[in-house]
Amino acid sequence: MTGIPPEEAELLNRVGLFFEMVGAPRTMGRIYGRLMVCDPPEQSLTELAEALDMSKASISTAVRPMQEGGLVERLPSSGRSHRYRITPGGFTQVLNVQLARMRLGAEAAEFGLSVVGEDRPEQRERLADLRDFCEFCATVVNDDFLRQWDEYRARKRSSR
Amino acid sequence: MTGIPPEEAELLNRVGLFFEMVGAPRTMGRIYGRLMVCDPPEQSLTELAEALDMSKASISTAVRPMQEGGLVERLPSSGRSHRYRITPGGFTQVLNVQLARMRLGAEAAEFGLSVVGEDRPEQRERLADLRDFCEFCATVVNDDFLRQWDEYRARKRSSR
DNA sequence: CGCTTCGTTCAGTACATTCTAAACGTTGTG
DNA sequence: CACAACGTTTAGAATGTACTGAACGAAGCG
Repeated sequence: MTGIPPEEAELLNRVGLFFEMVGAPRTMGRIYGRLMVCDPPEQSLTELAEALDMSKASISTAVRPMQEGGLVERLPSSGRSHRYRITPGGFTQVLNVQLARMRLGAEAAEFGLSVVGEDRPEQRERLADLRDFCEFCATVVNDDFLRQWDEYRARKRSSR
Repeated sequence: MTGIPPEEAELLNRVGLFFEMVGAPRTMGRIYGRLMVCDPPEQSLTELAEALDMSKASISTAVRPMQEGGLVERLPSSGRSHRYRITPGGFTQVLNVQLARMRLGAEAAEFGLSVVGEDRPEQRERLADLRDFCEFCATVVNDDFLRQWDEYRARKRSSR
């Protein structure tokens, strides 16, 4: 803890809570929060560990999924230290992860339809409803939603 | 466990896993799976507990959030037993809950913007990005997405 | 009015997750 | 070539969550 002002501490905790609410570890949120406000925007693992007053192990294990998920990116660096920074507009990757989970629901419902006989239309109706919803999320969102987000973002950015 | 066939057991486990992946307890998924395929579609707490081979306590505690979230509904019943069934098309409620979480992210970013001075445009850029994304999810989705889902669902249902 | 049935609540337990500390491998550096 | 710095991995501890069993309150039924 190298003198993080209390306002930044609150920001980190808020982003951490947000990450927790969407199913990610709190540490990821704290890292992401730190990377949003730090200067310079690129930070090494030990810098993050020191700033967040956490062990390097926690940072190391938390950063890898974030990198694989496209939330942060590792910059080519000369020395032995890794430099991480936020991937601009990397939230879209988060959406993709969330939507991939929807396929599980679609598959479950599909399995149910393969098991429940044709002579039980009510049950099939409910299963089909679940399948349709999950498919809708996984496909339509992937097509339309991400495009709308890009437009929305571009509009916002141009008005700043 | 009153003779649930293995196919239904697998269905319950699949739906349970799906619920887990989106942040809900597995028990909720098992209950939802059971309510999709059971006959009659209305079930009491003790019936569910017996069918799922779980304690009534688990069912009781799991059902209340589902009811409050609009995923299942309680029917008016004459006797002392509560009758639960799936709310037709109740998934939209799930979306609303997920989107409510996005407001946390928007608020966190907004707080960050109120703290980071105007003299740090890079940091403000990153914070604004998070805010815009969360707001986009919370608003645009609520407007367009739910409408599209209704249309998608109606189309699917008419083609069955 | 006892008795039974149904659902709820509470205390305790089992489980999974997340963090830390310490040991390790690797890579620059004097 | 010894040393130091950085990141990774593993084992262990702490925390939080989910489930069960038992006690309880309420509501029909004899």
